[in-house]
Amino acid sequence: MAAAQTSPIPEPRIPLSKERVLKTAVVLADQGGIETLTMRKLAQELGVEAMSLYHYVAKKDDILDGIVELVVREINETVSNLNLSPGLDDWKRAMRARILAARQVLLTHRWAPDVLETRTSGSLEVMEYVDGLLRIFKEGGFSYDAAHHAMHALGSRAFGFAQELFEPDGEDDSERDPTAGLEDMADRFPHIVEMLAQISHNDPDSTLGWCDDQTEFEFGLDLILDGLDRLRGAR
Amino acid sequence: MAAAQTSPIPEPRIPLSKERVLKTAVVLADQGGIETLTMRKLAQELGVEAMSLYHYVAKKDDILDGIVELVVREINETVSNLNLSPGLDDWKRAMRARILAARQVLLTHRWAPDVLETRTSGSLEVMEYVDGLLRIFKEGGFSYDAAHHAMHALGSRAFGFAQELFEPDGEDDSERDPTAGLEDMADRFPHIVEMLAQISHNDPDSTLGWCDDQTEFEFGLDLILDGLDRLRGAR
DNA sequence: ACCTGAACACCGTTCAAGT
DNA sequence: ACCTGAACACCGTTCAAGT
Repeated sequence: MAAAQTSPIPEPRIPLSKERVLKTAVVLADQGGIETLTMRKLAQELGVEAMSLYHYVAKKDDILDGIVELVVREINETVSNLNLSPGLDDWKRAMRARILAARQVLLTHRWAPDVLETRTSGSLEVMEYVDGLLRIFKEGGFSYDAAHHAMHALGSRAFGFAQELFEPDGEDDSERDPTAGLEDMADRFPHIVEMLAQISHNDPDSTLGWCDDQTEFEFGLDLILDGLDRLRGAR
Repeated sequence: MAAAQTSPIPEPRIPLSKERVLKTAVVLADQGGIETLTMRKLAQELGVEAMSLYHYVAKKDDILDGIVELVVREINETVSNLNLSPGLDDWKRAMRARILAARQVLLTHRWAPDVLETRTSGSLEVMEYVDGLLRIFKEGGFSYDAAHHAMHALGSRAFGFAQELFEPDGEDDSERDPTAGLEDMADRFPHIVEMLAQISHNDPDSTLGWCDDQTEFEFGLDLILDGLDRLRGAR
């Protein structure tokens, strides 16, 4: 028993490393959201004191950079398996497939869009992803100048997400009538009330629970891609 | 002198009010960015202790809600002066003018887009703005169903801003060569390097310093509006 | 080289107390 | 009714110290 104290069950003391820190951070953010990712909680999850983390990272911002990098790497690995060789005429299909694949990855890391938006610097993984998009544009017949405008037009949609104006309700839809309390507002917001009355936001599969749903995302994406395709032809 | 102590120079003790708190918060955010807006700093600016604020506001989040509301009200006042009566055929011009006017207001409150995105609830001012957009769509010949899709496609662009993938450099452009250090990356990111080489990001008026510049914003906006106009015709 | 404990300078917020 | 002081429960981070 005393011996057990000095050479006990190995106590799987995996050494800390930047990679282990970052991967744990991703798991934590996936589980509890990015706001629950604190240096103290992260350290605790790793069985260590908060200050130990500063041996692998200079500041918390480095961790945010790092976890975004991990996610974008995951995106890059995913899209590299798509094996698309875009010809002149199906650049749109290739672009669409790439962006929707990126979106699927982001849907497993719901904090990622918000954090990605706060990272000003283009990391290596981000550059690699963008380079792949540019390749599709170029092989699709776009000039680099046109491709540049196109990237701006896509904005965050290039990564598979779009900022919505309203959140997707959050609470149980079952409990809430979308038109509740709007009768009294009918004179102030007649068009909103009328729109809600007509469509009632009732697509049965509109419960992705993220900031936009798949159908609307694809609608906006196709609108932009079609527009770009038309510009390409005009040149 | 002793009298001056008991009934001194009026000491313009403007009473606190929710409106004064919010307006001061906007000024503070305009000056130092949203991250410098703390309850303690805001109270200090008002010549009061931090805890006094909780008589006008239940939590800091209410302040964020409130200052967004003030900004969107400013937008609504601005666009209501546009005096557009969109006909069937220039709905696009009306929409464009409205959105670009909103953008001008947001450019004076650079923190606003980020905060706006975090507000999940559609406030009254936001609803009023959206209702105005829906009116333009409707009078332009869109069904409410089409207008609903259109709003999703616009996303944050409806308010005049778009999330960019990279920040606009930040530092002095004069000190930085956009192609610096990219020669060694030419094999890893050939398309990015080539694109930068060709366009060098050198539009002389691309220094708006916000998350996107005016030309690119309008390009993306027109792309979407043109696409929507085409859909409208197809219906 | 790697990890820690105590401390600092901040947060938002609660609570009981002052006028 | 309005404002305050002290305190609490958190942050990220510095620093000197342990092994």
